[in-house]
Amino acid sequence: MASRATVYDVAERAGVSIATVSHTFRQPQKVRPETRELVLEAARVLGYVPSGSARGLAKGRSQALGLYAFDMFLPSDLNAPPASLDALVRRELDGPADARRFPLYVDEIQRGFELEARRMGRTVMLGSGASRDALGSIDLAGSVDGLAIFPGGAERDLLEYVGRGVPVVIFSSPPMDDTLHHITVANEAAVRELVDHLVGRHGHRSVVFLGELAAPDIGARFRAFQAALGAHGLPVPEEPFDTTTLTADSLRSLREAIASGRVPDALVCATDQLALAVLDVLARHGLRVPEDVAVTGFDGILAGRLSRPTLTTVRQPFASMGRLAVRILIDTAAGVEHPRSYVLPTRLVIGASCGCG
Amino acid sequence: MASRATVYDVAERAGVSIATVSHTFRQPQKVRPETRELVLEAARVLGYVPSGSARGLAKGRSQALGLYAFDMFLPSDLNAPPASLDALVRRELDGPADARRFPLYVDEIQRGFELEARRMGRTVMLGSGASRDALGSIDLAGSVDGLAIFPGGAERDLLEYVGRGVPVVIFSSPPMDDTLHHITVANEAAVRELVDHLVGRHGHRSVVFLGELAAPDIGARFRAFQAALGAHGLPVPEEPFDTTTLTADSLRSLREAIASGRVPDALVCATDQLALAVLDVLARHGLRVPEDVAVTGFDGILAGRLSRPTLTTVRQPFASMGRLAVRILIDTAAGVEHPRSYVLPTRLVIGASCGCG
DNA sequence: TGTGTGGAGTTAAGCGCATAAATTCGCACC
DNA sequence: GGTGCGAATTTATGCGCTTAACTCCACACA
Repeated sequence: MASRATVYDVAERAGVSIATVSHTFRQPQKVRPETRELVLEAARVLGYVPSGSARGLAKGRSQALGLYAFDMFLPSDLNAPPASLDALVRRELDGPADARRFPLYVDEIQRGFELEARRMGRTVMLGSGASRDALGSIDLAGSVDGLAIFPGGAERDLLEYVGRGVPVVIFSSPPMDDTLHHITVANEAAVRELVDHLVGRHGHRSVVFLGELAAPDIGARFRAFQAALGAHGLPVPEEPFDTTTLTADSLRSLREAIASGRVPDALVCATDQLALAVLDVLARHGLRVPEDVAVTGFDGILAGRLSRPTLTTVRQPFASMGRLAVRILIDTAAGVEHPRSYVLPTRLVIGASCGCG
Repeated sequence: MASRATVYDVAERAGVSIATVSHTFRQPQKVRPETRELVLEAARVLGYVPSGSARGLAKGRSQALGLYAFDMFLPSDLNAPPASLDALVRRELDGPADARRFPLYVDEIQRGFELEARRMGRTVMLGSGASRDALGSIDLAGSVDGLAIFPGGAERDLLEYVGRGVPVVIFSSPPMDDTLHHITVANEAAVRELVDHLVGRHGHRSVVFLGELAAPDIGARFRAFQAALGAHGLPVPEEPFDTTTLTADSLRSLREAIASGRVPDALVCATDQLALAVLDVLARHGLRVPEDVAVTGFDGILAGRLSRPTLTTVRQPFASMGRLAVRILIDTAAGVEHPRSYVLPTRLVIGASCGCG
C-alpha cells in the first residue's frame, strides 16, 4: 500500500504539467487527444486515484450530502463491547431475524435519501453520535454540501449553528420559526382520522394516548389527539396515559392499569414501535387484541405488518421524505429557494389491531 | 448562507494564530484554558465549522469508510425520470409496502457496516454508479480510508487498481488470488445441506438449480450443487436449469417446463429474490408449493419469511459480514494484517416451501 | 547573575487539486 | 514577413487545515 500517486507523479511521468493532468480528468475537451492519452496512460501505470479531500478543498464543495442520526436509535449497540467475529456470527445466525429492529422508520427515510442522492450523482455521508454530542454533526457538516438530520435531544441551537454554513433539513419536526428546513407529515389530520375511526366506527369511549412527548412530532400528535377527543365530546386528558421511553422500565402506567383491571378501550400509540411493545405487554398479561382492547400505531413500519394482530396505523411517506430532503439540499446549495417547511400527507392503514378485519 | 468561517477568521477574532485555533479543537490540553475559551467564543460567534476536506487533505486520511454498490440493484430507479414530489408521495402511500424491494441482502450488509463504523467512530460514505462506470468507485476510493464493495460486472481489474491506494473488501466473492480482501460464506457446505434435505429428507430425485452464474458466489453454489447431486448418485447437470436475470423476460426455462408439463420435483434457487419470483410464476400457473413442487432460496432475507409458503433457505450472516468489512478496513489502514479471505458459516432455515411444516 | 526548563504560542511549510491568467505555438491571412 | 488569433499548455496561486520546529517567557535553581 504505497502512498497514493498524486497529480505531480502523473504529470512527471507523462511529461506535462499538473494542470494538464487535472484538465485531462475534469475538462478532457481542453486537452489534445494525444496528450490526454499520455496522461491517462501514466495515471493507469501509477494507479492514480484523485484525492477527494484535495478536490473538495480546491472547489469548495464535496458533492456529498450528509445524513446524521443520533444514537438514540441504537444505544444498546453503541455501548456494547466489541464482540469477536465468531460471537457476532453465531448471535446473528442463531438469533431470530428481528424485523422490529430493522428496518425502522429511520431506515426507510435513509433509503429514500440514498436513492435520490444516487439519482443526482451525489454521495451520501452517514454520521452518527451520542445525543448530546455536538461535535459529531458539526464534523459531518464540515464535510458535506448539505445535511439532513433526525430530531434528537437539545440540538436545536446546534442545528441553527450548523445551518449557518450549510443547508440543513430536519425530519419529523413541525414547521418552526428557525432557519432550517423542515419535513414532516400532517399529524393532526392523521390522528383525527384515527380517532374518528376508533370512536366513530368502533364506538370506543375510553381512548388514551401513549407516547413520550419529547419528540416534536409526537407532541403534535398528542395535541391533535386531545383536539379529536374534544371534537367527539369526550373528556380531554391533560397528559398522555403513558409517557414511556421504551427503555428498561417502560409502560409502567399500562401495566398498572392492567394490574388494577382498568384497561381503556383503545390505546393510541405514538409510534408503531411503541404499539408493538404494547402488544407484547398485553399478550403477556393475557389480554386479547382487539377483543379486550384496541391498539393503534403510527408510522407504518414493516414490523407492524408482521405482528399478530397486524397493526392499524398511519403510514408515512418515508422514502419520499428522504428524497425530498435531497432535493431541498441540492437546490438550496445551488441558490434555489425552497419553502422552509413541507407537510406531507399520510394514509390510514387498517389492520386487525383496531377491531376491523 | 455566507461563506463559512475559517480558522483564519476565528484566529483573527480571538487574537491568536491559526495554529492555536487548530490546537484548541484537536489538542485542547496544549492551550491554556483562558485562551481556549477565547477561541471557542470566537468560533461560536462566527459559526465556525471545520472543513472536512481541508482536514482530510492535511492529515492524509478522512476517517471515512466507503461502501460502493453498483446500480444493478436498482436499475429501474436510476433510469426513471424525476417524479414530482406529489407523484412520489402518492405512489408511496397508495402502493403496497414491498418487502421484496427492501430490505434486500445488500441492505443488511450495509446495516452491519454502518453499525460497526458507528462503533468505531467512522463516518460512512455511500457511493454508487452504473455497472461499467469505473469513475464512481474510483472517486469514492479517493475520499475514504477504505472501501467495501459488492461484486458487480467486469470490475475486477478496476478494484485491483483502486486497491493499490486503499484497502478494499469485496463481498460475496470467494477467495481469489488477488490483492483484495474477500468476505463470503461457506456456499459449498450450505448447498450440500440443502440438497441433503431435499433428497434425503423429502426424497426428491429431480432436483434442479436456477440462477445466473455471473456472480461469483452463485457460481460456487452451482458447483456445490453439482457435487451434491453426484454424491447422492443422481445425474449431474452441466448447466443450471434456468439462468435467469430477473429482468423482463425471465424464468423462460421454468415457464417452458410448466407449459410442457415436465416440472422437476424441487427447484433450488440461487437467491431468495429469485425463489420469490419462482413462487410467483408457479402460483400464476396454478402449481402448488410444496405439494406440486418444492422450492428453496438462499440468503434469508426478510421477504422470504413473509411469502406464502415461507421460504426454506440458507441464512447468511449479513450484518456480521458488514461489520467484519469495517474491521478489516480499519485494521488494514492502520497496518494490521488480516487474512485475505474470510469464509463465514451459514444456517439452514426450514420454511414451508420445501415440504416441511 | 547566569543557566536551565517547561509551558504557551507562533511560524512556516506543506497536503493534492482546480483554475484564472499568462504563455507558447501553429497557422491562416494580408 | 508581419499580424492576428485560437488552441494547447503552463504558471502561479489559493482552498483551510495540521504539525514539526521554533521563539518567547516566566520561573526555579545554583
